[in-house]
Amino acid sequence: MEKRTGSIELTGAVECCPSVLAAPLDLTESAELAKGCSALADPVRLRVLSLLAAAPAGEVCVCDFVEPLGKSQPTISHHLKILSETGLVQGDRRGRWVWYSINRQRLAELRAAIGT
Amino acid sequence: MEKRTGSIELTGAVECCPSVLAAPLDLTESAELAKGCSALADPVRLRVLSLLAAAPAGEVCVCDFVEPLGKSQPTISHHLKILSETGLVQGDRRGRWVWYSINRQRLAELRAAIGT
DNA sequence: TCGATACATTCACGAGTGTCAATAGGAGCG
DNA sequence: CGCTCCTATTGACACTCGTGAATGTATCGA
Repeated sequence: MEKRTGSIELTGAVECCPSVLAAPLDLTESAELAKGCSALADPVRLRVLSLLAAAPAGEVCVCDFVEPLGKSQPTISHHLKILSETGLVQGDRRGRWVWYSINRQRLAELRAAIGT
Repeated sequence: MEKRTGSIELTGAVECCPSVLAAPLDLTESAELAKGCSALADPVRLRVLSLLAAAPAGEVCVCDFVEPLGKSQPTISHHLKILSETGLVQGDRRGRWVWYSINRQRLAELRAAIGT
């Protein structure tokens, strides 16, 4: 069958990050974006983000996730680590507690990569 | 099997989908959104979407995915089914071929749910 | 009707993921 | 120091997921 040789003209602004809708993603781009989406592909992690976004001070202590989410403390730590490694949240240790906050810019980057 | 429901007719632009940043997600909302993100959490599926978005006619035949993606035909069908069940793509059979197209509105809904 | 083509489904396997009990690491307090 | 509290890590388990060979289904041409 014929191969499509048509090149896509996107003589527009150069995006900061590759978008699904902009041009065909190569192996590296798709793998990276998939990793970002994987971080969002879990109910617990999504609720963690929404709790962080709704927190008055913009941050939530780890122990304050356990009861609302109904998961064990190690499980919460596990999810926070994944979100942290993806850059979606960051933790700040203050004494015995660790306060996590959301990284809205990183979230916006992911959102832009999906559609822009 | 069609999953697009629209069972609840919402007159007006009432909150089409809950956003992570709007209010704390409940169990149902987070599970549903996580499912949507899971559909995007794979390099092959992301490349399928980007190929569809870049296609001149807006649609791509199944057989035309196999070579550019470097995956077997059953694997491509598998991913297309997942994308289809999530409403992100739709297939149209014409003779022996099935042409898939992207559902940009569904993708926009997912994007909006991630960040408003 | 028969064979060829295009796509979907089944099946099995290896890899990855979410979960929690147990444990380790760190920080404050007596 | 010894103790307690909070968080992170480890280990083990069940479960899901991506993959392709083999097979089934559907359509078209001869």
